[in-house]
Amino acid sequence: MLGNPIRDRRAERREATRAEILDAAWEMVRSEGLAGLALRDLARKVGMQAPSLYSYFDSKHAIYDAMFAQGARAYLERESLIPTTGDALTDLRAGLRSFIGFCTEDPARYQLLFQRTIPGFEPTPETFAIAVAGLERLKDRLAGIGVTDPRSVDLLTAIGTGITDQQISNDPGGGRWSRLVDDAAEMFCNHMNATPNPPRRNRK
Amino acid sequence: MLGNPIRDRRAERREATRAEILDAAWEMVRSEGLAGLALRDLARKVGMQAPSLYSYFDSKHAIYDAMFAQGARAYLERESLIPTTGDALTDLRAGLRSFIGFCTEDPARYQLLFQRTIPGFEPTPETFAIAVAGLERLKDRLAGIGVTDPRSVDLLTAIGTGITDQQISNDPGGGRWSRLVDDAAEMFCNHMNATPNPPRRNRK
DNA sequence: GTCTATATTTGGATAGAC
DNA sequence: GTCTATCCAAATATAGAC
Repeated sequence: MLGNPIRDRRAERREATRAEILDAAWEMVRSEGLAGLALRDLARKVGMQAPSLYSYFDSKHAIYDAMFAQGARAYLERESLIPTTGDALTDLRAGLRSFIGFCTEDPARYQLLFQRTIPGFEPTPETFAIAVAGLERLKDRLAGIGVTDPRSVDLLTAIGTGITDQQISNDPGGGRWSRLVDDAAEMFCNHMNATPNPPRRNRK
Repeated sequence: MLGNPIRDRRAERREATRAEILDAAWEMVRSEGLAGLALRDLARKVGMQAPSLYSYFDSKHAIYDAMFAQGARAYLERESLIPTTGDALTDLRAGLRSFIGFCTEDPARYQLLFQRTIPGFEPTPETFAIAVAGLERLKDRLAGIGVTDPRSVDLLTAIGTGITDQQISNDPGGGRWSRLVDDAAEMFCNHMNATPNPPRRNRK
């Protein structure tokens, strides 16, 4: 396989420029906050005038959408890199650690993917599907460890986002909450073992 | 005590108008989102033109600040209403329930108080002190139950905000996560009992 | 204290020449 | 595809009359 004899160089260049714009946009939201993304400044950053951006994206929301897709793909990839051993505690730890690491290493991305903070923005269905696939994979992984009760899944996601949230908003760049990851995994694991799968009512 | 013989009716009226403005502002942020507060609309809502607001507040941030103060006072009050029995599990449940209820019953207030989402806004020191007092009271209450290890306190706040966050952003108005409150309290309580106070290193 | 009028800024988006 | 020029809208804030 030698590649197509005729490459669409124009499309390639266009794609490269789109990527460059998105990279610059990520830089901006990381330093200015998600809402602080201004097309003028973004254009300047890649050596253009603002209207030129419209050759590459239909609107500002289209840029957010493309960023969302990149973020969701990154999550999907990260999720599939999590090692599994079959031991519940070990795997829970690894999973939580991965999730919290992914979120705290780029708070702007976390905000874009997991919180609803941009006024009129919602990802397109195609883009959102990527995120759904990521959560699906998470659920599968949990099921492999024996976490099948939806309530337990919900509790675990709450723990993950809770640590993440506190870390980001009260100790940005630090590790005060991230460090609790192993404790949290252990706590959740014990809880799981104490309350077997089909959730019983009236347990005291 | 018959009250001051000379009341400052002018100051009273002014204070009443300020309160009216703040009430209207709360209504707006609840329906439009925190960032959606527009002075024009706010003024209309209380039967004024926008510039007239400046007779009552120096700036938009001053309005946010006053709202923050109200929210923090409400939290403080709520915190002191939490019944304590001395039984750790019972009291943890009540506390978590109260916190999550407080947050989910008014997501805009939660966003204002506990997340940093308004671009340039930070509460003034005097206002922030109210919030600090609330958290101080929370810490005292936990200490009364035996939760003194700072890591445990952090873990517990993470659980509380995690449930809150998931509830607000993924099931607004519902109870999918709020309902996990008792489970969470039990889980945390067991964890606490399993790991006595001075946190041991190298526990497996 | 409230109004009208206006300044100022900012940002997204479009038209049309080149 | 990129630019200049421009439009339009929204929003905070100020000046000054009444």
